[in-house]
Amino acid sequence: MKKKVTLKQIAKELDVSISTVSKSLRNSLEIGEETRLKVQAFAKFYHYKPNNIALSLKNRKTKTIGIVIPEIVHHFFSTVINGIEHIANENGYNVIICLSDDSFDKEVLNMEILANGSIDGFIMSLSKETQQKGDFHHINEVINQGMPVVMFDRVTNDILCDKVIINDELAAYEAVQRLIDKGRKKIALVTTVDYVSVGKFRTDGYTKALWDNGLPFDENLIIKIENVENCEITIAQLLEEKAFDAVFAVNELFAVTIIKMANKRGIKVPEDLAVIAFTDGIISKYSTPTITTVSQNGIEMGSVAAKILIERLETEEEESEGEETEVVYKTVVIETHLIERESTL
Amino acid sequence: MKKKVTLKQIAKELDVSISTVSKSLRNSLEIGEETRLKVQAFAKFYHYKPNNIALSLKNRKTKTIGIVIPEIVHHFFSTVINGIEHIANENGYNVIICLSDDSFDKEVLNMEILANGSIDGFIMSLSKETQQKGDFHHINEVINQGMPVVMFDRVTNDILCDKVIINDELAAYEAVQRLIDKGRKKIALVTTVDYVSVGKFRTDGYTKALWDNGLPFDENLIIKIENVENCEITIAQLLEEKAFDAVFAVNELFAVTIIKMANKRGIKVPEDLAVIAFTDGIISKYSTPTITTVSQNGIEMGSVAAKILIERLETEEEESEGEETEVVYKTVVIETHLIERESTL
DNA sequence: CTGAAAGCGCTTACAG
DNA sequence: CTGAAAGCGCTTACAG
Repeated sequence: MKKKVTLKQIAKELDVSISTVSKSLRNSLEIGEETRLKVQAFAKFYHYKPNNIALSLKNRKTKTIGIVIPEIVHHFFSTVINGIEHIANENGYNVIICLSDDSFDKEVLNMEILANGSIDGFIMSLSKETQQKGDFHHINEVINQGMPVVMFDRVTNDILCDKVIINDELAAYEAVQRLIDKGRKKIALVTTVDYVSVGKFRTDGYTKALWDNGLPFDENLIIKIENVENCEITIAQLLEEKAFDAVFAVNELFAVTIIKMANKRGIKVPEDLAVIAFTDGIISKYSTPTITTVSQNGIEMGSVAAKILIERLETEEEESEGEETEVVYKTVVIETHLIERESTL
Repeated sequence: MKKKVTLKQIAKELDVSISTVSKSLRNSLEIGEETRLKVQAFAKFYHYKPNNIALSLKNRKTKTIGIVIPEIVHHFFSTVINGIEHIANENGYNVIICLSDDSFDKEVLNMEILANGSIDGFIMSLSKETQQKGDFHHINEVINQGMPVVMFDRVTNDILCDKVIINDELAAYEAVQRLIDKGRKKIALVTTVDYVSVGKFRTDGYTKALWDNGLPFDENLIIKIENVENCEITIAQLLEEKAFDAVFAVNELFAVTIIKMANKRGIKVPEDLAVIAFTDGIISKYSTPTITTVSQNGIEMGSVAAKILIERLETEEEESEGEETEVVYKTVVIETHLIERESTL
């Protein structure tokens, strides 16, 4: 049970000053070779490692990135974290993760805590509740303090900062277009409630595709689901009452549920009903039939977000803090593409 | 762009000493009411929040937990993190997550970095490579420094510390017993290579169940898969050559692959082939047919691990550091149970 | 009732 | 070549 050794202890043992120890370990030429080597040998022997917290305080930077996301048990967010984590590590950063559980209050609280010195910058995706409320003061506060924020996926125009997104509308448009190209005429949409920004954009893409192809827009073919748990009833209604030959679902959970329920009713996928889902997760690959999806490259989104943030953190220090240069934020749009599987063959 | 305000600045503005400001904000009765209120009002107005890093340095504790796991894009690990995160937050702790990518070197590196003051204790699950090498010096080092470690799921007997596990052998035994109870006689096992501890225990349970029921042990019915990517060939061989009426898979990815491949060959699940998988993940719920699984309550494992760690951290401070009381570690076994679905009906 | 001092563990500009 | 001092932002035992 030997506690970690400190500079002070080494200095005492070796009967030199703390400064000398510090400089020796940083290989400063200021220190005579003999002392330097002696200190280094001693430090090595005792496994000396500088205390990160002390360094953080001294340097005014923590070399850690704060991630605030709605959920972690969600394939898409896991992949994003994966992407962030790898780029972060490569650059000597650690990541500290907080979950908002899609709650506004938790999001605010988490960000306040992390902003008090624990991290150098944020990568975040808005909670549902935050999007619904449209209250982003906590994010602005953080930014005003001079802490960079990169938002991904669920972003908002009300905040000026770097963003990494996909073109949800376009991706949805292309998915629906694909269904149309395959001869489908009556395409249903299974989406979320409107305040989730990405849900809304995807709905827009759907509508636009129908319009551009001169297909009638039938409100009855659109269902908006609040939470996944009780989506079955709504979907059952759709299947019972409405005649349609294709469905575009804004996530794979909706899609797989539809497929399973359709199968039970003797509706064959893809013959009677073609299905395309948003989010290329794990379910689509293993469902029967496998599901055609819009890939939403989470790893890529995470990597890009991390790169942007780190870039900002590292250039920030070079700029003299005096001149308030106008910051130019960028929005990177990650490419999506359709992964064709059995549900649309 | 108003940077965060510090005690020093407040002191200067109000023309009092830093000590006075600090005490006022902590509501110390030492300070006269007038000054106290004045300071508090001022601090509130400027949104003063103490700097976490400074507090960490001062208190010699960071109130953050380090999590080191093999992977994050993996439903089981996500749920564990979820469990940890919630308990941590409830108790005022943050979590910092590092991925080992199943690499020994990354695991060692991550732990070394975190151990240098960034966290108060570890929750971890061993990487495959670490288990294979059997080299745990990095974990012992951390423990010797006086930093508590709680291991979960992939643990080792070679390290003395708190552990949260399931009884892999028993759970596997019960799963196989269930298959036998349903009249299955020739049960195949699809497992991982032996050095993954949980894989080994599950294999042991399988063997024992056969033995106890007087069923012949047929080595040809056991396949060990190194990595998921190329499991199809091995599984194909099994399906082609061997006659069997049930299969126990040590994870749901293996199980769903088998089901899909069996279907293609006209083998009906569950009629011709009953399937039970370990790990109750997302795939099992949405596969067709849905898969009977051994639930492995990740949230619960995470919660318990976090509670144990926090308990240790909080009692630690009470004990005077002088007396080296013998530490008694505990191993908590989380209950598992079978979730019956369509693959064994 | 208020403040100067020491200290958490480190770095670095400045003296000597 | 070596070390005392100041400082990162905070707390607290001790003087006054």
